[in-house]
Amino acid sequence: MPELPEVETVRRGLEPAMVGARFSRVTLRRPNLRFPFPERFAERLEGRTVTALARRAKYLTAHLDSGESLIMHLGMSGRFDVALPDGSNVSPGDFYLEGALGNARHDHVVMALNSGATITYNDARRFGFMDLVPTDALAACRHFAAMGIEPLGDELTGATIARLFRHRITPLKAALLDQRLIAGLGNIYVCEALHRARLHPQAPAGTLAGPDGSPTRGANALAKAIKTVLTEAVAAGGSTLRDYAHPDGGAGAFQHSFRVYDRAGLVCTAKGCRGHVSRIVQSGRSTFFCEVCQRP
DNA sequence: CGACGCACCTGGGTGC
DNA sequence: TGCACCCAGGTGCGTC
Repeated sequence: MPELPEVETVRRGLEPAMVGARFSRVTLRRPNLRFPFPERFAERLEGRTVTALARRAKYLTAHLDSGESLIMHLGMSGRFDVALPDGSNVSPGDFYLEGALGNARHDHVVMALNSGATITYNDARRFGFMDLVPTDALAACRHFAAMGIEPLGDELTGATIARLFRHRITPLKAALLDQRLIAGLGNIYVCEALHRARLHPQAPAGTLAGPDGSPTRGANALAKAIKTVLTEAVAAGGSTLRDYAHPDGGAGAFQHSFRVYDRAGLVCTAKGCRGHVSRIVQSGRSTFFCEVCQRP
C-alpha cells in the first residue's frame, strides 16, 4: 500500500476537491472494510463541511465542522477517484493498473459533495479502513495513541534513532517497519533508506547506539537517508507499481528511482559498487539490499 | 514489554 | 486451458 509519500500524494490530490466542500450524500456499498464502519457513519458525514485535510504517517484525516475527523487508511490497495462536475476524472496517486484492481465492484464508499464532485474509495483487498473520532482527541485515539514520530519532522535525527533503537536486538529492517517507533515507512522506503545509508537490514537495531546511547555514524546516515528518500519520493508523486504510465499524470514516478527495491539480481547502483542486489525474506516480507555496500 | 507468526482479502504472474 | 502456488505498498492480534 501506499507508504508515506503515496499517502501524501493522495492528500495533495484530494485537498482541492475536499477542503471547503460539504458531504451531500455518503453511500456505503458494504458494512465494513478491514473493520466495520463506525455507527451512523454516513449520517455523521452528511451535511458536514471539510475544513482541512491532513496526514499523519500513512493516515489521512479530514477535519469536519462538526468537531469530528474522518480517519482514512488505504491499507495495501486503497485508492480514491475524484469525478469532477465537468466530467473529468482524477485519481490522485493512482498507484495501480487500470482493470481489475480498479474494478467498480471494489468501489466501497461513494461520497457526493455539494460542489458536484464525487469521491469514490476503491479497495480490492479491503485492508483499508475509515473511522470517525473527535478532532480534539485525534492524538489519543486508538490509531494514533502509540504511533511513533513523523519521519519528515524535526524529531527524526541520528540521536532520536539511537534513543529509539538502543538495546533492541530486532533487525534494523523490522525496527524501521515498527510504526510505534517511526511512523510512515513501509517495505519499499525502508529498503531504499537502508541502502542509501549503507546499513545491513539484518544488523541489530541496537548497533546504531553507542555504549552511552549516543548516535553512531550509521544512525546519523540513516536519519539523513530516510529524509532524503521520502522527500524525493514525495516530490516525484510517490511510486507506481506494475510498470504502467497514467496519461493524466495521476501516477507517481519514484519507482524509476528505486536503487534496490524489486531489483533482485541487478547491479547495485551505488557509486563504485560492483555488487548485485539480493533478495531475502525478513518476517515474511521481501528485503532487497546489496551485500557488498551494505555492511552489518 | 519485546519478538514473532499469522490473519485479514483479492488479484496478478508463473510454471506445470 | 486449468490449476496450484507464490507474491504484493499494511496493520492488529494472539502467543511465547
